[in-house]
Parts: sequence; C-alpha cells; structure tokens
Amino acid sequence: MQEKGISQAVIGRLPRYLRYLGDLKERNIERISSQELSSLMNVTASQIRQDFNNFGGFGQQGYGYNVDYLYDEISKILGLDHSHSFVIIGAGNLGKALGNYLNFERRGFIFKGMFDKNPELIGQMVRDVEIRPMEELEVFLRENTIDIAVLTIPKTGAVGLVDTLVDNGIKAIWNFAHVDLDVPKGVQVENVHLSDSLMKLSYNISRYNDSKEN
Amino acid sequence: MQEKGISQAVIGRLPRYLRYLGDLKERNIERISSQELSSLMNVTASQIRQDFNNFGGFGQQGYGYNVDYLYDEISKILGLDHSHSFVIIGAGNLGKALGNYLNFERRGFIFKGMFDKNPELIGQMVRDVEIRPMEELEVFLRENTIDIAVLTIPKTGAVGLVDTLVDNGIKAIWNFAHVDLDVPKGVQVENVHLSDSLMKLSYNISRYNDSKEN
DNA sequence: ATATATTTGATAATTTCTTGACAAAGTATC
DNA sequence: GATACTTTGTCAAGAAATTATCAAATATAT
Repeated sequence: MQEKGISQAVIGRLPRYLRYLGDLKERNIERISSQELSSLMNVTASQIRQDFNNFGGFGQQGYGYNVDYLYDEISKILGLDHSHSFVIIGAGNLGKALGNYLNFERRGFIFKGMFDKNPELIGQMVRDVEIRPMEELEVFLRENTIDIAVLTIPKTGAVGLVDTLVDNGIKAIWNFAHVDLDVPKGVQVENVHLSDSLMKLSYNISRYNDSKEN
Repeated sequence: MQEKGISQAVIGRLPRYLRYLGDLKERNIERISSQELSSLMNVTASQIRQDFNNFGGFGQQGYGYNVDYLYDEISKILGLDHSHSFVIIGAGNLGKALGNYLNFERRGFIFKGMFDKNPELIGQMVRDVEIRPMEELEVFLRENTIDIAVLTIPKTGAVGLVDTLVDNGIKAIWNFAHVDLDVPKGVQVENVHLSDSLMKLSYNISRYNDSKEN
C-alpha cells in the first residue's frame, strides 16, 4: 500500500466514506459500485474511484467494491486498526461530552484520564475516569502511555500547556481551544474551532438572504 | 461590495483572519501589511491579499490595512453585524457546553431556547434558558423568530426533525449529529462531525509514524 | 519638493484538485 | 463458450485554488 503525498482533501473525505460503508454493512449490502455510492453520497463516481486509488486498487472491474473489504481498508488507512489512548484536559461540559461519547471507544480511542484546575471538579467521575487536578498531569503522562491530548480549556491555558504535553510524550493534540498551537514537527494538531464553524454558517445565511433580494 | 461566487475555501479562512485581527486590536496595533500578517499567520501574503480582494479593496498601497476597518469589514462579510437567534436541541453535555459558551453571545448569536426529550432534564436551567420538552418545540418556533437550530442529538433523532424545523422557519442548522441532513434549498447546514475530525488526527499520527520507519 | 521605499490590487503563471473518457478486465447471460 | 454488459483503474482534460510578479499608488525620508 503506497501512501505518499496524499492530500488532506482526500483524507478529509475518508471518514465520510467510512460512515456510508458502515451503513451499507449494517444493511447487509455486500457490494457497491462507485456509481451507486456516488448517487448515495452526492459526489462524482470519478472522485470516489480517484480517492480510493490513491491507496491502491480496492475494487474489481465489472463487480465494484466489496463493502466489508473496503470498509476495513479505509479503517486501516485512517489508523483505526490499532487503538489510541487519550486524556481530556478541561472537565467543563465540552470535556465531559467528549469523555462520555462512547463511539470514540468503539473506534479504538481509549479514554484514560481527565484533568481540570477547578478543585470542585476533582474526584468526580466521567464514565470510569476520575477527574484529577492539573498538578498530576505531568506525572500521569510519564507513567502512562498517552497518544492524544484533548484540549477543552480556554486558549490562555492551552498555549502554555503545549510544552508540558509534548515533553511528556504526547504525539497529537485535538485542540478545541480557540488559538493556533505551535508544536514541534512530528506532533499532530487537529483543530476544532467551533466559533469559526458558526461564522461560516452565519456567512451562508447572510449570503442566501442577500441573493434573494437581488 | 461585490460578493458573488466566493468559494467556501475563502470563507473558511475569514474567521481565522478575524481572530488575528482581534488580537491585533487588543494590542492596539493600528495598521498591518499583508506581509506582516503573512508571517504572523503562516500563510502567503499573496493569499491574504487575494482573499481580501474578493470583497473589494480594503487596503491602501504603501500603507497596508487598517486593523479596525478590516476587522469590521470581515465581520460584516461574515454577517456578524447583525444578530442571530438560536435554539439548542439536545441538552446533553455537548448541548449544555454550547449553551454556556458566552463568546457566541458576544458575536451576536442569541441563545433563545433549549429542548430535550429526557423528562429528567426538563426545567433545568442553562444560563438563563430553561430546558423544555421536545413537544413544545414546534409551538416555540412558531411563536419566536429563530434563525438557527443547533442539533446536539443522536443521528436517529436528527433526521426526523429536519422537516419540523424547516416548516417552522428555521433557516440554518448547525449539525453535530453524525449524519448528512437533507434540507430544502435555501436552508443552510454546517456540519461538525467530531469523529471525522478525530479520524483525521488518527490518520496523521499513523502517517507520521510510518514515515519515520521508512 | 523630490527621491526612495513600501505595499496594494490586479494579472499571469503555476500548482492542485476534480471531472471526463475509455481501454482493460471482469461478470452475467444465453 | 461466446457475447453483451458492467465497472474499475488510469490517463487526460478542465476547473479551481494558490502563488508569483509587477505597475500604480501612497507613504516616508531627506
């Protein structure tokens, strides 16, 4: 499986493919053509074939794609065939929401720890994980192998935390703080900037209303 | 201000510009050149100028851009110069997190109502909004002018709710349910698929580790 | 007031991404 | 087993997005 220089645009589409393939699996559908998937997903069949072919041929001429096989292959590409441990830093509603979301576990994302600086929250349980004080974070990271840190704290705290995380073995940050994090090469950051998303929605509302008036 | 056929790629960058301009405002910086902003934000100066010029010229040769003016103009483009009311449907941790996030209010997004089907949650307050039973949603939407529905419920519920929302005046859906919603033309949907985002992170972790081994 | 430096806005060049087209390979049918 | 049909993988064309370039406009320095 050759995988060099795959664009993030392609990667960004893979989870959606996986979701539709999962639905097909549940409906016990065994095979699917790019054409069928195309009309299901509202993307061109050509793009589907092109996307899959970035990773080698998963289909068969005259037949299409085997749903189970394709599902597994895309899972592997996305690294979902082995598990990732994570801690959540910031035990507000957002942190708790993510900690409670069981689907992550099903995908191999294992919830290992949760930290907050608010003394009132310490000791509370989120699923089977106890909220610990921030002071214990560093030791915890050293004594456990944690892949991903989920940052659900305000931006002021987030920036100062990066070094601690990276120095103690964190390989990836899922960043919900509204700030761009500066990390060393090799550390992955995925931003979820909710207010950016809301602003895009706002733009599209306004644009549509304007275009109606003209 | 001419605004036709602006790509979503450009729109997607505007909130980030706005964030950096806000920081500059706070630091009382009055003017900035595309070159300076470029090195601050790690994008090319050319892209910055190109992006801004989609909406007309905001800068001045030999001077650069006036920070306050540019900030205001981008705010207007994003529709942040007038307010949007929203309701949250689904009062789990995620819904509560969004309801409690005060920054939305500052941008003119006004939290008007919250709904859940779980009887135990009814009557609880999230900020100054009371959680109501789902049965009251339709009447509420008819009696109040609500622009945006925020869907923080599981996908099974989300799909069936779209018609109710649209029929009662909702113009936009901020969708956190892990499903693609089918809406009539003119209704805007902005998806936040958190697990997709996490999978992208997973891909990038795996890819980096693989490239180290080769 | 003049000369020099800066910086935009616009256009052109380049690169990336998406879509179209079709031969080759397989499946299904008779 | 031969024929017609389906569908991929690949390559080429087209479209879109990004980056480079530069004249024109303005600011700053002398």
